[in-house]
Amino acid sequence: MKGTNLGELEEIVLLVVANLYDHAYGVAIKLEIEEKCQRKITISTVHNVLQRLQEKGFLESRYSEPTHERGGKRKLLFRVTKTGQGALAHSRDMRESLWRGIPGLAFE
Amino acid sequence: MKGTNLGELEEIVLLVVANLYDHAYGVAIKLEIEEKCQRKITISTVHNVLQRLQEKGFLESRYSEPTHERGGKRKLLFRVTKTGQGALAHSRDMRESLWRGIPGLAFE
DNA sequence: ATTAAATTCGTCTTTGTCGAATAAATGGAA
DNA sequence: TTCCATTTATTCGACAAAGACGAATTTAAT
Repeated sequence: MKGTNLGELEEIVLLVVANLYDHAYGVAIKLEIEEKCQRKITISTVHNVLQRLQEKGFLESRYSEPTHERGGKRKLLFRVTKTGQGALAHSRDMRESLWRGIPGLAFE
Repeated sequence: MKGTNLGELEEIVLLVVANLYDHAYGVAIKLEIEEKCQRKITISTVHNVLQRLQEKGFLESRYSEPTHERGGKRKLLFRVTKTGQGALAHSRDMRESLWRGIPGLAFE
C-alpha cells in the first residue's frame, strides 16, 4: 500500500489542514481535530502524521517568522498539495459512490 | 484507538457489505472492492478485516447452506449491525462537516 | 482420490499513538 | 547584560493497531 493510500487519520489531518488554510501548524491542528472530530489526540501523534503526509507528497511546509510572544518560536506551517487534493477527492468520490449503492433494506 | 474507530479499509468493507446486502461473503466482497474501488486486495486481507469488524461489533455473521456446485461449501454471510451503521454514519457526517469547512482559497 | 470453493493461520509492513527529549524564544533576577 | 526558568513548538524512540499476503486447512462435488 505504501505511499499511495490515505489512512483514516491521515485523511482527517489533510482535511483539517485545508480547513485551517494559512494557519495550519501542529497545535492548531491538534485543537481543531479535538473540536471538530470529538476525539482526543496528542501533539506528537499529529506531528508524526504530518511528517508522513509530507513524505507522501500530500502536504508541503514552510516556517513562519517567530511570533513576538512568550516562547513564540517559529511554526511549521502546512498546506495541502495538488496531489493531496486529488487523494482527498478520490477518497470522497469513492465513498459517496459506495453510499449510493446501499439498498434501502440493508439499513432497516 | 482500539475498538471504537473505523480504519480506512474497515470502513470500505463495511460499506461494501451493506452494498451486497444478502450476498456479502468473502469472495463477493473482494470482487466488489476491486471493482468499485479500483483497488487490488487478496481474499485473506478481506477475511482478516471481516473478523476484526465482527469482534468490534460492527458486523454479524451466519452460515449459508452449501451450494449445489463443485466445491460449493457453505459461505459465511455478513450483515452490518446497528452499531456498525452508527459508526458509518458518524464517520460520514464528520467528514462532510470537514469538507464544508474548507475555505475556497485552500483549494485554488 | 482429485479438484474446486471457501475460510483460517502465521507473519510481516504500514499506520496510529504516546511520552520523553530537544529547540527556540521571552522575561526576569542577579 | 548575562543566565536561567518558563513557554511554545517540533523531533525522537518505542510500541500497539490496522492492513496485507501466502500458505494451510476445511468441505463439497466429481
